[in-house]
Amino acid sequence: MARPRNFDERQVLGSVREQFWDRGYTATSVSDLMEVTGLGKGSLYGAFGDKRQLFLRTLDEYRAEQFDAVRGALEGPGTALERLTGLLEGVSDGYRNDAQRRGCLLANSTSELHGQDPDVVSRARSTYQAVEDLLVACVEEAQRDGDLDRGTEARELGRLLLSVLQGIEFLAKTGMDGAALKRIGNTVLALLPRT
Amino acid sequence: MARPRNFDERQVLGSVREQFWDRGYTATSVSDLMEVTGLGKGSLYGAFGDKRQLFLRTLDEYRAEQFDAVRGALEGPGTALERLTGLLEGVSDGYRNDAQRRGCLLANSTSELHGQDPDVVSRARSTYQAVEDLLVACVEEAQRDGDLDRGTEARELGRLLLSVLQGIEFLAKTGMDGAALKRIGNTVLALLPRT
DNA sequence: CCAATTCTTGACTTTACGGTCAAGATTGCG
DNA sequence: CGCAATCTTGACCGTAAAGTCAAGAATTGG
Repeated sequence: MARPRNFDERQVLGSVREQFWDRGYTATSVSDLMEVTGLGKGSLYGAFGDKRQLFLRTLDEYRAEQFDAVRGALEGPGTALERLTGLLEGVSDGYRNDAQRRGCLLANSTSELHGQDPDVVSRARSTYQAVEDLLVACVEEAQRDGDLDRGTEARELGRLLLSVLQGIEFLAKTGMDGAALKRIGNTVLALLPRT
Repeated sequence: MARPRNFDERQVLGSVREQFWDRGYTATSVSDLMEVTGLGKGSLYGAFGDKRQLFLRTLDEYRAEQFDAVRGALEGPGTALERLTGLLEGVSDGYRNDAQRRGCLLANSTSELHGQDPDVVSRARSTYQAVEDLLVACVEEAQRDGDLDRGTEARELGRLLLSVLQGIEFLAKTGMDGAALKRIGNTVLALLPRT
């Protein structure tokens, strides 16, 4: 018994995400968000709160999706080593094939806001910690499989892989050649200590 | 035969750099720059042009300094492998020991502006390309020294090291534990293929 | 059909932004 | 000294920012 909403929330959040992804948080104005969603100011504020709340919601959905994608890749079929290979290739393919080279929304947001918004930093920290843990678990499994040597701690290898993933993400934004980006992933994988 | 400037240009540029480093480009206002430099608006515009010009100048000085520091580390005394080790340690120490975890000004600027300012991207690209080339040259030297195996292309190893450096820079901004950051550098070094 | 409830619209307020400029201050040179 | 040249100061301008809110529109239950 009330007027129903005139928009699809998921669709609106999708447009908002694209806008923040393209421009970053600070450079995105509420007018931009109105334009891109087709919503009036009052609807936007009424449904999602202010600009920062909307941004954080967008960011939370994004990082949840990204985390799920990583988990899917690392807990999927195939041997642990194959899954690590698949993840590295998938991630670098994603970044290098994006014509705009926008990188990762969470990484961009962290770089932009780490000095101003502790809530963004804590979200970044917990997300990357979780990804690290997935990587470590997969390395451990590859070690148990006898594909990787146990001489180097799984934790250290997992962190190195995380670091390389983030390095690739960044270098993609600098416009590094796509083939070179891909080979970076191949190179770490080739250097992982085999049995 | 004219009124002399009332400020030290280098000092002003230093304050401006700190401000852009703390807040980023968009979130820094001209008022912030006035406050932090002590200059009036007219002086700022008269001496350095508009906000963007001032930013680009700041950025150019920064990346020149950073490049020189890398070159110094990679062309200094010691064996090539020792110099690579020193660079990795120096960089990760720099990032992890910064209480504010501000990361690298050039990397922050690239992440913030890559979708909006091609001039920033091209500056980033050329700087990282130059650093990559230094790394590759040092790897080649270590291979000639017989410290590193020739089985993996120096170019690939150099790019991997660049990627790890940028990964460490980023993870420092996420608040990753300092000891963990340091070990990432140690781990890549340990995995480089020895003879 | 009416009432209660929620949503939409867009005008409005306040503040801050980047940038310009005229007026006055400070210098060296002649 | 006084004039030309440069620098400083701060008022000013137009624009755009984030956020509020009152008035009207759409819906369902009674």
